[in-house]
Amino acid sequence: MIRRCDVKELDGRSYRCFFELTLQVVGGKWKPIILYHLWLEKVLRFGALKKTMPGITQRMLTKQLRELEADRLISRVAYNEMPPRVEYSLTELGESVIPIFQAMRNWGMEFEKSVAGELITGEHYESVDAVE
Amino acid sequence: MIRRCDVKELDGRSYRCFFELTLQVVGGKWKPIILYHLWLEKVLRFGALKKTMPGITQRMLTKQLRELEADRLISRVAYNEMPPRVEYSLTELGESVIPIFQAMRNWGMEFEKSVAGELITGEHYESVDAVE
DNA sequence: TGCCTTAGTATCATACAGGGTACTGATGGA
DNA sequence: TCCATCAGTACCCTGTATGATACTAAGGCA
Repeated sequence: MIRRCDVKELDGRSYRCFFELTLQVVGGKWKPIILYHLWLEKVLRFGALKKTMPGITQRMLTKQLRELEADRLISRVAYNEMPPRVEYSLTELGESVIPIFQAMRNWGMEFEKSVAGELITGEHYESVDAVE
Repeated sequence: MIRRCDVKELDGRSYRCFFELTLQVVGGKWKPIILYHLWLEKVLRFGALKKTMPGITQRMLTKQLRELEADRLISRVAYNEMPPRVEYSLTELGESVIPIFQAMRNWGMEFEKSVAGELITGEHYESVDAVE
């Protein structure tokens, strides 16, 4: 029996399975890192978040934060001060995704180990080939 | 205390954390679907795999399969016949990633539910706003 | 002779995620 | 008077992932 993946549309988003939906919401280059740091520190200001992620630009950080906020994974509290102060933290929904990150992190660790083992084996075979 | 993400290099791949490594190996538009179908059906030929994924091109399917094979998540058995026959199946490493997919799938389902609820609420507020 | 099959390659085209740089506003301090 | 602060926006650019299309090999069959 062959199962097909059909396309769903919801709230301007389209996806063929829940896995893909999850990736759209919490995947990408920066979102997991943002969520993970917010989980570690509970509350972070925009500038502090930026410091934890060397390489991200203000433009990208703003964009990712806006999307996470729109999906209600994080909450944004702006204090009407000058200079501005804005604090970000995880919502309950945001916290619920952390165990998945940890599972993926663990899998990545095991994968790295197995690749490291493979590389050593590869070198062995290489030297054997070189002898022939 | 602020924690930083440093970049690692392994086997021509670069990543800042194990989560990112995992995404590089099993993320993307097609790889999860390929792995999931292989898990359901145990063994699939190239053509059968293609039929389960309407929308994928041969070029993309080949590319994804090659990468998954290089990372040893799937195994490829080619029979020397004409027309050709090639069978794909999950390796042990490939099977080990399935529980993560299921966790992401469940999270996606819950997220969809909560968004659907939000949409209904949104409509409610909209009509209230319209009255004012 | 010509057409069907399968599992691909090769070539060219495109969309979108992500990135670089400059600019803003209101205030406190030198 | 000038500069620093913070949390952004506006505008433009690039690279990679992905896609469309055409082509191949070797045999069976009409």
